[in-house]
Amino acid sequence: MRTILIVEDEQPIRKMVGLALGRAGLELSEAANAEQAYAEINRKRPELILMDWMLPGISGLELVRRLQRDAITQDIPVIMLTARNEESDRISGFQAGIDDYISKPFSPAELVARIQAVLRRTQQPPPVKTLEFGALALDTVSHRVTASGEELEFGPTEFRLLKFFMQHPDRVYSRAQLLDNAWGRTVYVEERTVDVHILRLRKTLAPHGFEHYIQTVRGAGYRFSPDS
Amino acid sequence: MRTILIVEDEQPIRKMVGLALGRAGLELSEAANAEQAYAEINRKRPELILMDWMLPGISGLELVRRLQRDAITQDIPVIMLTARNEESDRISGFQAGIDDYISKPFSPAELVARIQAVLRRTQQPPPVKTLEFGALALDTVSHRVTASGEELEFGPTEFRLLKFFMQHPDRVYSRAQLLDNAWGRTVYVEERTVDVHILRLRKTLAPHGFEHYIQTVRGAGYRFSPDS
DNA sequence: CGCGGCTGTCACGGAACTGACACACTCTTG
DNA sequence: CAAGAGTGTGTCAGTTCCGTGACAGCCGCG
Repeated sequence: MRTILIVEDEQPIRKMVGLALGRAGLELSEAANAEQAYAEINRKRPELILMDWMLPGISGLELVRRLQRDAITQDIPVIMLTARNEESDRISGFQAGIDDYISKPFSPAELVARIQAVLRRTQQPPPVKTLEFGALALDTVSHRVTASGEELEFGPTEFRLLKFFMQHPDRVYSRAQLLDNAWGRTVYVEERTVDVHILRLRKTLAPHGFEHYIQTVRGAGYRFSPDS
Repeated sequence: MRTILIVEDEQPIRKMVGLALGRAGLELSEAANAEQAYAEINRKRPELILMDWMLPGISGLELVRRLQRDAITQDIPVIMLTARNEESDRISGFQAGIDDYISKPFSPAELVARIQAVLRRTQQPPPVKTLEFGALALDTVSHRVTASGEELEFGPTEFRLLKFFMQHPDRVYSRAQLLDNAWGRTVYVEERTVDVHILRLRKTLAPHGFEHYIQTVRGAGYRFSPDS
């Protein structure tokens, strides 16, 4: 069954949403704050998150930004729930990468319709999401990396690492940050392991002239930058 | 022309709705009670039903429940018309499976907008009858798969799996997604079962040179892609 | 009731991937 | 230039992941 996570501090709203989703054949997972949200995400792997704008502690918007930074969670679509209808809020929400936006109060039907619309859009025939830098292209949908059309082979970890780099070009990341984002924050592995995977990436990229795309910043970490 | 059925005992309202729909290029079919509603459904096969809450005899809500039980009518979307805005009514309506809800009085423009919104999200694009990739062709109507004219034999599950793949080429699907889409969300089977069916698909496809059409993406799932 | 097709599960073995380590090399600092 | 910190690289064992054959349950059919 498809699981939807709601992050919302008001229990009555969670209950109402639970009823509406149940009728549509969707399971609801509930969290009242950011900490519970992380726990539920790990436990249930929800396919979509309903995020309240106002939360005690870390705000919903800030939580969305953090989820977007993490490779494990960034592919989960988010619908924002908000009491206010201010244009400025909408904009910062969309900038943070949310997929839709519902202002309270909303009807159960609207909620379900929007959820299903977002699910359709994000998992069935979504626009091909391709990251391109020069002749190097990474397609997140087909899990393919091509150099001038020729396919390059990567292992799962290398793929996640390269994907993360291509999503955040021109920025230096420490080994710890790369572990957080391409490995997930749960596991502990040696920081030097990152070096090894960087090496493997470079090895595969080198024959196609992308050798210098991943640069070492001594004492700081690594940077993906096709322009230097 | 698209036909909308209104089930409503007050003639003036039917007339007003008929005018509004006419301007929007929609045909109106009218029924004043449950019996007439069944007759009109059989005669006109409406694409959507506007159902008044209060009807003489069988109530609108009860009628919706009965329509939902019947395989012929359960796919027709329903919009409820109701005089009062009571939350309890809304909930039992949504539980019965209605798609939207309009409280009287409503403006013709709102009515048309909601009808079109419901039609948009319930009406799927006409399904493609034959899926073809090179010499491999799958006919969804006759349930046949041919390779250069020669027929290939598949079991029901394998057929659904192959059909899903051919409907969504060049995309990686996890075992869970494949189970959702080719098995349905209700049953629980082991994820590894997918592997076995992939194997069986490949076995049947291999003698005709389509061996590589289904690719393993380690750590992610499988991909149907005739081009690599 | 026996038969054959279809399906889901399991166990086994092999292949691919990963993380760790050792050592070589480079750069910085004083 | 020497020392030490930081990084590149080859290698390898453990682990995970996947392909595959075997098999038992189910169901429709004669």
